[in-house]
Amino acid sequence: MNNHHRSVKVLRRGDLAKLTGCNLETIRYYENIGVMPEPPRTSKNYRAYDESHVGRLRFIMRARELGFTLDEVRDLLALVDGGVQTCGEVQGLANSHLASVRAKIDDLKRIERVLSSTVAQCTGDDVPECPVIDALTEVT
Amino acid sequence: MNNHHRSVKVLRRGDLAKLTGCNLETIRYYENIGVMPEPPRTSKNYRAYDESHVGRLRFIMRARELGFTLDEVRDLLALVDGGVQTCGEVQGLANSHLASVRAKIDDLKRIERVLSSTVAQCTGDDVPECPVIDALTEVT
DNA sequence: CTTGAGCCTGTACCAGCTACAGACCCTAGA
DNA sequence: TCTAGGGTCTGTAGCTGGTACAGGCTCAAG
Repeated sequence: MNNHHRSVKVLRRGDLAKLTGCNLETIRYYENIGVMPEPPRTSKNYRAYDESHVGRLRFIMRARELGFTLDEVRDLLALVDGGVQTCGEVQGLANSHLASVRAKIDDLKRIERVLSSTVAQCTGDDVPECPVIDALTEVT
Repeated sequence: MNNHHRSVKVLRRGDLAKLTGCNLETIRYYENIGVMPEPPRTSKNYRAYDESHVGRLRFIMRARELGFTLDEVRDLLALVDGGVQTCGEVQGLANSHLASVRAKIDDLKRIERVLSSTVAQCTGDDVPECPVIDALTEVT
């Protein structure tokens, strides 16, 4: 029992993965592309993480869940790391992301409309005539 | 004027691209992955397309516009090429695709809800406190 | 002392393209 | 006739956001 100083405990990559639910390899990937910092290493070259890395990774994962691209995540982190980020700046990033999310929803809704109205015309029978195929082969 | 027989005219890759609006390189890509057939070649090894290739490529592009993956496109083409496809089979593919489109819409709508309600709480001011950052750093 | 688990690195793979290098080929203009 | 410019050919690399695996260390338990 050599870590009687509570603060000495380090986390290895697998620990970080388990704590956050992140895939093991993804952690290394995030380090490679520069959204996770390079952690200190043990004498045996193992990555030595601490609580701050847990927070960082959770931040990244939440942002990803909200559909932010890794580029956008980088921007958010740059603001946070700068220490002087303002609500206005963050709001700007979030709003432009929101716009692209809405654009994607609109695209998919358009697809959904076309597709569902076409499929609705299908007889579903064992016949070769099919409104879906007709729509795809249309000689407009 | 040696193609007085109207049917002799062939299309080169660039012609096909222009006629369909497809990117030049994408045509070759579609051939490589087997959704476009390998066309005959001229004596100088140029791809020689005809009207049937235009139809095929348009079919693929329409299916892609409707969000079908290239794997799904392959399935659709296999049915069509089989010559004996039935409306029921096509309907099956279209319906399962429709389900995945709807799932994506739901995902994005969930993201949109969270994001817009969070951003709505922003003051947008020059202050460091920001509800978006709070949501991302939450210590739940 | 061995065996298994964990970690390290680099690399390849997925979709769905896009783009570029380095060879050819062909046509129009000077 | 020469040349400049387009087109085409091939293979290959790049993009995003990961995932996975090989081959080599290290470490702890049995």
